[in-house]
Amino acid sequence: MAREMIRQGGRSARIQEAVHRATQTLLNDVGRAEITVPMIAERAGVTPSTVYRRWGDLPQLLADVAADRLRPVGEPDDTGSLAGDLGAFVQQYAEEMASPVGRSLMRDVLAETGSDLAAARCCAYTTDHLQTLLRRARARGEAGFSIEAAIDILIAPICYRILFSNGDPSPDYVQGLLARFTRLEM
Amino acid sequence: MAREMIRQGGRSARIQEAVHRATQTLLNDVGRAEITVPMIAERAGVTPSTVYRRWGDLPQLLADVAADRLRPVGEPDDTGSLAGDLGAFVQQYAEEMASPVGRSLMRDVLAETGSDLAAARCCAYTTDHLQTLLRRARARGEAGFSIEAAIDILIAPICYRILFSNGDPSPDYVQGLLARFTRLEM
DNA sequence: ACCGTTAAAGCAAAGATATTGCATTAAGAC
DNA sequence: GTCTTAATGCAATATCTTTGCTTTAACGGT
Repeated sequence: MAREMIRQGGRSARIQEAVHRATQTLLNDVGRAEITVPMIAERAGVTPSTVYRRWGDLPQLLADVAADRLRPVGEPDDTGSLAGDLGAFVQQYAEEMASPVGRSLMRDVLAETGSDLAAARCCAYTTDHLQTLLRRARARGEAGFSIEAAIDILIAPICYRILFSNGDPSPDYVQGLLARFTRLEM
Repeated sequence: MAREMIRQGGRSARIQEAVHRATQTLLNDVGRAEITVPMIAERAGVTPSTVYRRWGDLPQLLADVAADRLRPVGEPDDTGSLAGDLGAFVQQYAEEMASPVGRSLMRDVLAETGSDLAAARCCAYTTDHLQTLLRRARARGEAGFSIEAAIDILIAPICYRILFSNGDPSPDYVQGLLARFTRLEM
């Protein structure tokens, strides 16, 4: 066996799981600002050096965990029409991202400095969801839409407002985005 | 004198200046990943505890410095027409933000955890610039535009792509955004 | 099922960073 | 000028991070 290889099963996976769980628990219990690597390591039952070697530092670990938590649990709701699906999905997206937890996850994901690119993972989740909606619409015989345009017109403004201007995107505001998207693309 | 008051002149300002300068120098010299508070303190000629007390921690200091650096140096170029002004401004904005330095500054600004809200400052700079363009357009007798819409349609997608999908917004892509904005708002 | 190889984890010491109480300095008000 | 006190300096302490070495346990081959 000449090449390096990455072990995946067994202990390695158990430890990753334990560290992720410990991090999430602590995020709830003590709050993000107070968390430290030794804390997480202790609760996960590993030594700090293991965490440092696998994740590098706290921000990278938080980014990894946050990206995981932003992974959607299931498919977006099926409301029977593309307009309904999009509205439901985008409103829920806005609500989740604007919540304190959502904001925190977003910031953690973006703080990533390494090359793992937690942010890209999150972006992919969103694209996947939109693709699901598009597939459904086509199956129903409805007209499609451009996923790129949906990200530009619907998703990006929501994220920008949450991240930069620190306000909540109100349901009305999101409704306005949806109206604009409909006007442009459908 | 009963109330607390914040000192602004003299030594306090000198130290803030020195720390900011030291941070920027080090960002250029050794790179963001290697910077530490003691390093900055030494180069600024202050003790680390001063930095910790004033800024809290490294991320907050970096956010403060980054927000400062994102402050525009002057007014946006005047090309003689609103379409030209907007095009020039947005293209330049995209280019600056997509550069390695721009990305880094953006991330630092967003990492802010405290209540100073460096991100909001940056957002305000952008709004100010757009307001300048709007004022000029009106002075010329041109039709105006909605600043909110400009942020949603032009600025937000650029930021989203830089932050999340890690690609450069190409000039063509930005041109597309501008075309969409024109179609919608003008 | 056992053995050899080696990636990954544990351990512990050394190094670096962060925090804090107390002394000192210098802005601002009078 | 003098008083008050916010802000800094200093230094000891606590905490976190890094690193060399040892030990454990996946994985492949037999």
